[in-house]
Amino acid sequence: MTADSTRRRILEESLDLFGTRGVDGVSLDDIAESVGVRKQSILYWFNSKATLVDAVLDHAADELLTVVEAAVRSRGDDPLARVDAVVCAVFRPVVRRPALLGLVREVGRLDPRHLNHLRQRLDPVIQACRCYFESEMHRGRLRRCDPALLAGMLYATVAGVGTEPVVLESLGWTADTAGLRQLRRELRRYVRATLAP
Amino acid sequence: MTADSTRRRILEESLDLFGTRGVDGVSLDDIAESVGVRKQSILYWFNSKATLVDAVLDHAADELLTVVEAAVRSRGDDPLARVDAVVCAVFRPVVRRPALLGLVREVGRLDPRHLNHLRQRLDPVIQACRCYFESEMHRGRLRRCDPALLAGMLYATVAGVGTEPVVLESLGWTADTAGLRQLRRELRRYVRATLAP
DNA sequence: TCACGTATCTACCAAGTGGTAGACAACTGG
DNA sequence: CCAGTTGTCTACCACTTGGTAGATACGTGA
Repeated sequence: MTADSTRRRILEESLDLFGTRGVDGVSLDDIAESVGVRKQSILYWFNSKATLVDAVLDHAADELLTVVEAAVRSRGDDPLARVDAVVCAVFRPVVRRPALLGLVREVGRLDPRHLNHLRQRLDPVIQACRCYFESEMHRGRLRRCDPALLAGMLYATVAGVGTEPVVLESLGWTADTAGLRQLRRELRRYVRATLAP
Repeated sequence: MTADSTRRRILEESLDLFGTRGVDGVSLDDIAESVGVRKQSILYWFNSKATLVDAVLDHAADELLTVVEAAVRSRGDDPLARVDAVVCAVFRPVVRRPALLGLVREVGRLDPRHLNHLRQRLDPVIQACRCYFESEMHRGRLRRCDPALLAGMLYATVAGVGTEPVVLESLGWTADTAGLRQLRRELRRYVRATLAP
């Protein structure tokens, strides 16, 4: 069916556009043009812009959660290695598609309704992460500090690096293959330095 | 004169509104209403929205640079103490006014023209910071890594913490006085862990 | 007093916004 | 072959957007 594929294409394009230019900066006509369809077809699949935003948020959350959960499960016992695995796993999709985290970041300025929607979605992961940090701190395998805030600062670092290539470029960084490899290496070392007890 | 004060009030309100809701999410009418004036008065002082955005960016850069430069000069020799001083100095204005860094962050999705404008403005500070990091790494007083990327990641962390209280609140953090104090303490420790050789 | 510059206003406008109503194919199962 | 569903379309609409034109009030120096 071409039908469902249209829906998916709308979601994909919306994610990219919302994430890079902001929800308010993108009109339904813009999305329609990217998809190669008319605005009214978008309103057929999602009966309002707000609905579309919700769906796109879910879509983004799916993509991120899948990657993160896989990475968490894949590694063994050491917390530093585990976080490192998550950083690596997240790095590729995030830098290749700044819109992904860019959209999550957008959420802070949207209706509280959208916010709660996403929050509910991410909450289990957040809580699990927090508990995990806490127990590992007790075992002395992570630097002792507030686990929730540590998670927040890690998120801020990774999200910032992923969503603001513009800033890095101002620092003389280049977005080519070598640059990306270097960025990932430095990010991993940075995070490790942050966590080591 | 009420005149110049109107101009300044437009700048202040615009900074807050742009920074929190995004440039595209704020209309001239919105700003006008906040200031208590008509839209045409805004267009009298700034002859287009783009001009206003430029002026607001300058305004924000001024505010940040002043604080940062003062902090850099105030401290003595140790690089960790120096960065710590900058973090502390920036912390108050940034969390009390998320719009400040929020606007800087906005810049990535605006016209390249605006971007270059701001870039030119911040470049000297960026370069100085980079050189400083480099020399201190040579002297073994900072963890050895790429100085530019280190600066980028520090920026990402601090900007993220300052501009995304929403995320921190999802982690159970509260924005009261005690919460702010705790956040600052954790942020300082985080940054220190990042820099220590 | 009067011409002039300054700061603000009301009254518009063209373009773009999200959204509705309904026509038109294209495909289904009976 | 036909009735009904599904997906897309054209044609609108009410409202908001950034911006223009011009009137009004208020000094202020000659």
